[in-house]
Amino acid sequence: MRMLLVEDNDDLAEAILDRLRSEGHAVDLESNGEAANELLRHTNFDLVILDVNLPGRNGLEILRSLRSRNDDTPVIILTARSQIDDRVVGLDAGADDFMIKPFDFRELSARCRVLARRRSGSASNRFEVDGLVFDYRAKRALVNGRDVELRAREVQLLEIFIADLGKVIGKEEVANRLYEFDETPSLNAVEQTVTRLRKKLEGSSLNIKTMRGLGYLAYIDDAAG
Amino acid sequence: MRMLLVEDNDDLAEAILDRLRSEGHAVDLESNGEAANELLRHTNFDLVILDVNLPGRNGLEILRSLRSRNDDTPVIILTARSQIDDRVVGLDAGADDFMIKPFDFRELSARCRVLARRRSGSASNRFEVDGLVFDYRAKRALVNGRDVELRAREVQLLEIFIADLGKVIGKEEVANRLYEFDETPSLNAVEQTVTRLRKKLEGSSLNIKTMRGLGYLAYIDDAAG
DNA sequence: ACCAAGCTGACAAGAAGCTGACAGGAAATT
DNA sequence: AATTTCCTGTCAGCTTCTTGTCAGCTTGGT
Repeated sequence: MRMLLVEDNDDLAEAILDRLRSEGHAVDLESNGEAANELLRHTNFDLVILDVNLPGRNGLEILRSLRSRNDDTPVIILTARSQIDDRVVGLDAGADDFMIKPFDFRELSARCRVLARRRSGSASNRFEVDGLVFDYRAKRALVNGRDVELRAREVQLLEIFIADLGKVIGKEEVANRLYEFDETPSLNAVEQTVTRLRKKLEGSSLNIKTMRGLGYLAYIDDAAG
Repeated sequence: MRMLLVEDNDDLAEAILDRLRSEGHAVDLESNGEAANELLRHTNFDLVILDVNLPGRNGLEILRSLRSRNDDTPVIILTARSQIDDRVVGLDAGADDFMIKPFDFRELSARCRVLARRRSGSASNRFEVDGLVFDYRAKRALVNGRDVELRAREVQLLEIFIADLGKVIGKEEVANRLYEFDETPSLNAVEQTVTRLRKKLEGSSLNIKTMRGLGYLAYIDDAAG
């Protein structure tokens, strides 16, 4: 998942980054509120983690601004204060979830998973179709009952395809969701990863079709299996 | 909203019921785990609030059972214990949210609103007329039920025509919308693409008429189809 | 009938995509 | 810290496919 962390406390930011990146997410960091607001105006993320107290612009303002643009990217709010009023205000401003500092990173991970899942329309912890079971939590795939070892990149890619099943995703967009800002590999890297993932999913009903000039389309092939 | 509250502590249940009902929700109460599980098997709710510690059957089991039936009704878990592990387990069991007793009812309300908001979304992603279905997401066209493979250029062109249905579009303008600045193919390229698209849409009620000297006019031909 | 505008079959350039081999570097192990 | 292993992005060569061009033909308006 491509995420944005907006947090001005360097130590905390560092710790969260480490954690999320180690779980295979592409996470960008922005410490200034105003800058974050601009960034969100021009870039799509799958999830935003937003501190309330920020230099430049208040986190809740950023959130409201986002929602007023009809952007429904999931947002988790972080706050140091534990007043319930603040929580309620945050949730009503359009936050999807809330965490009070200090918090446990495992819980943050879990909440990220929940939001990611909900986004892809599934409430369950696993994605299951004919010939393929994918466990989001364990990041493990069973293809026709066989345990298939997926590399980190392949897991990310599979999650992208599952989240946007039945939708054409441009190669550029895949790259955006796969890589952080400072990484800028060639689009050929995406092709390689697709090739590798395809090989591993061979025999399952999840098909990744190339739409020349448009991108890739993942779909369930009812015929196969 | 139609809600189910599963809670065996009568006092707490009463308080929550009061609160939610006062906000205009239709809330049912069930205090036994086994009974709640059965109820959920046969009845649809918009939201379920589920205590973990229950007589009859554990809340997490109920949740897992629900999810294993591919039921993605939003679920908020209530628990007295505050161990982070429990929260993580709950979220990964498929809960959408989590509240630790004792909690403030205003916050519960806010979280219900968030989940309700989530639910209502999703617009129509297809263009549908007699003899033609075009899926914007998958960029797939069905002409009289038959799957027609459109090339990238044809997809672009079709999207242009659909967007400006019933309006004459100059060939120049089509070219402008089809090509980037540095590409400057002859207008004959547009004609070719129109020809190819026309052939593929043959039999549908979407008609692309040539207006000599003016451009093209796409419209729905009620007679045909 | 004439001429401009448009259509379309054939074709070829080159764009887009695939994949085997490789290497730089990260991560794990000692 | 050194060593090994493993991951993944790059490169290059190759294949496949798309689409713009061309040329000749058709159509329609005056």
